[in-house]
Amino acid sequence: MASLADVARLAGVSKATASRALSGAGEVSPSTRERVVSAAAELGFVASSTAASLVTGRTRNVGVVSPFVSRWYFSEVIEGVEEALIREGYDLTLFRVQEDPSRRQRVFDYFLVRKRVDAVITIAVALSPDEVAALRALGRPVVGVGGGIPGMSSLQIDDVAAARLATEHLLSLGHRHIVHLGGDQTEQMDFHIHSQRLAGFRQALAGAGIPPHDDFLATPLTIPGGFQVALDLLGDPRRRPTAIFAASDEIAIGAIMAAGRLGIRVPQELSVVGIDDHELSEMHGLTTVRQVPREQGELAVSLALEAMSAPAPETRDVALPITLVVRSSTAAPPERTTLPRESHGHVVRAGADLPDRDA
Amino acid sequence: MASLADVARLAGVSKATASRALSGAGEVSPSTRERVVSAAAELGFVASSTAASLVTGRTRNVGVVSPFVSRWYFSEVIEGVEEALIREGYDLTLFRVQEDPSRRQRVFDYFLVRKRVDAVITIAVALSPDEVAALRALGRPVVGVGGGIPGMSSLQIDDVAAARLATEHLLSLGHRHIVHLGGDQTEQMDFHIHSQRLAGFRQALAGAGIPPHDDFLATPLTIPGGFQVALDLLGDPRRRPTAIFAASDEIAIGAIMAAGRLGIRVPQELSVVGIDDHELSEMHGLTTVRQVPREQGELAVSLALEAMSAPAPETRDVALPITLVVRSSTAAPPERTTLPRESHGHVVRAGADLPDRDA
DNA sequence: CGTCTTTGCGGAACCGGTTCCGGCTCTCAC
DNA sequence: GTGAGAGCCGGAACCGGTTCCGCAAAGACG
Repeated sequence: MASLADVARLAGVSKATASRALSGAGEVSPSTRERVVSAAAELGFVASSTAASLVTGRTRNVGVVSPFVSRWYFSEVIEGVEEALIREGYDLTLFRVQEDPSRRQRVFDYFLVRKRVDAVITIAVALSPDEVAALRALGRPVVGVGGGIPGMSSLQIDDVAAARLATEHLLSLGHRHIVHLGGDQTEQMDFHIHSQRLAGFRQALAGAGIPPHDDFLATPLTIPGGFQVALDLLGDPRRRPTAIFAASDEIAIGAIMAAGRLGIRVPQELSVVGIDDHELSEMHGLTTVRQVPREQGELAVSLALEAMSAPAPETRDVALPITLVVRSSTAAPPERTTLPRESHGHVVRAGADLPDRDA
Repeated sequence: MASLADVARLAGVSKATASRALSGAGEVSPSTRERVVSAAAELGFVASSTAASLVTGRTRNVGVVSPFVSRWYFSEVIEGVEEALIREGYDLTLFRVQEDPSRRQRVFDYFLVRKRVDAVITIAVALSPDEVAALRALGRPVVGVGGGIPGMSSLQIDDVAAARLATEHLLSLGHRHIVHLGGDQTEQMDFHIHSQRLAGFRQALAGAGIPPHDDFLATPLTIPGGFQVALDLLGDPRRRPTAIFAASDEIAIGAIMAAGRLGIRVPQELSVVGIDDHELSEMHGLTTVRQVPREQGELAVSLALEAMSAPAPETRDVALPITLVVRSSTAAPPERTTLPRESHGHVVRAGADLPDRDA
């Protein structure tokens, strides 16, 4: 393994000059730079980042803290972060934190502290006060995507607004009996997301003059989770709503599949709307509120890098844009249930028996 | 930030003794060890891994090279690797390699080389000879999961056997017209996987005396990919097989959804079998050949760590167990198509019009 | 032509640990 | 009583870069 000293010797200069020539910092004449560069190439020299980090204090490495890597939102953010980091010449060290408290503590008290990271990006992770304190104690930029950390930069959609947007879409179609399938504290994520989406949902209902009722079911944020809960809900005709607002597309897709299993037609008999614009949503024709986690990841890197070079530590809270994407999973409710209290009996609107949406 | 020198001073010993006391290596009397340890605790001392790496040459960090992080197989392996690594006190640095050749080169020539990793784990990634050479040049253990690297340790299922197992299941049910939906070179993965699964499929057909025919369709390894290709295939009654063998569960699930969209009943009119046991497979009732990528990741870490401490570099090739999981997506073919060449016309077996499998 | 400034470069300190080597003390055996 | 050996510890070199400081040569200017 060639070291800088070897390069310097071959080029006939000092280590100091060789370092300057290769890093581009400091004054070096073009001719000697050329000599050093070709010497480095000849020896296959690659600077030891370890040695560089030791003296500069910068590691060119950022830590990513996420509760999952396999779920859509998280893996998309991670891919975006990775993309942006490698472009900037940074490495990405992945820390998965789960419920297990001893493992969590290891991550926060041990791994992150070892001066190995220049910044930390957290992905929708619920942090205890101790963990927040540990993160602050690092003295490095921290940016939270999809769920912020008190007093640090964050980057997220307005979850209240997103939920309201989705719900208002259903309301504008005429739905009055809507159930929200969302996450709760048992999920290994920042629970603010769940409570804010629920709050937005209820705000929209209240705005439409719909009195509060039994309208929320805690649901695992996965397709099978949504499937199971929806199967239960939809299987009972008395509880069955005309529309479901799911807190994530995964839940929504599960609900669509449950409807299919039960022979309930979407959107004729049931409308479903989600949040995310998951990669499977288009195939399922799911109406949803789009966010682009991959871009969130890239943006998080920009924020982190910016904070690293900023003189004074300043935090920023960026609200990401959202858009409603209307597909074929939402439509006006069937007439018989539009005004359930008037009991139209089994009046079925003509033409409601159209072939499936693939037609 | 407290340094080792601060700890030593507080404990009234030399740096050398402090280091020995904290690392546990070397002779230190119990009483001084106690003094050093409590001094370290008092100062909140955490050893700089950067400094330690510089002198020892070990980083306690392993690199993971993967073409994707969002796809099921890959993210599961990554989670398994992360789990095992953190348990052993190692960090995980993630490198995503994609098609973009310049980015790939950066990863191999620059990032991995900077003496930052003690070992490398690659996940089903297709490597060029140059890239393999770069990896060998690291002089560190490399283990390939789901697709090996010539001359390095590997860890994978027997893809030929898995494909044969799946195909033979269909054959044993009486299927004679089976199409394979699989990946090809355009996928950003080790193409050996694709060609071996195809080979296993064809071996099984040949073993059953079925002459080679037009039986393979290149398919993106995703649910929407399988959906699209299957929609094409199944939409044409003359091409429609009685069974599909998909190279991955994602493709298989897409095919099941395509069948649903076309009103083709599974398994009565179409059997589908995949490989993986994806997290959605149970919900879809998919018959599949199970592999457990999370365990593969953990095992890869064991292999890598073992190779690191081994005196002589030795490579091992571990074949992982597979099991056929029979669910409700496979059944005997409908009679009318069992012997298509005899042209039974539109003979439909009585009772073939059963309600859906949810019944 | 002398002085002042700029440019280019080398020496050396330094980052924060680990580890080799050697010295001191104490014990034990002969 | 003395020599050997073990246990414990300190000094110092070292890993491989970066950067401060200062010197020398070259160019700018009156």
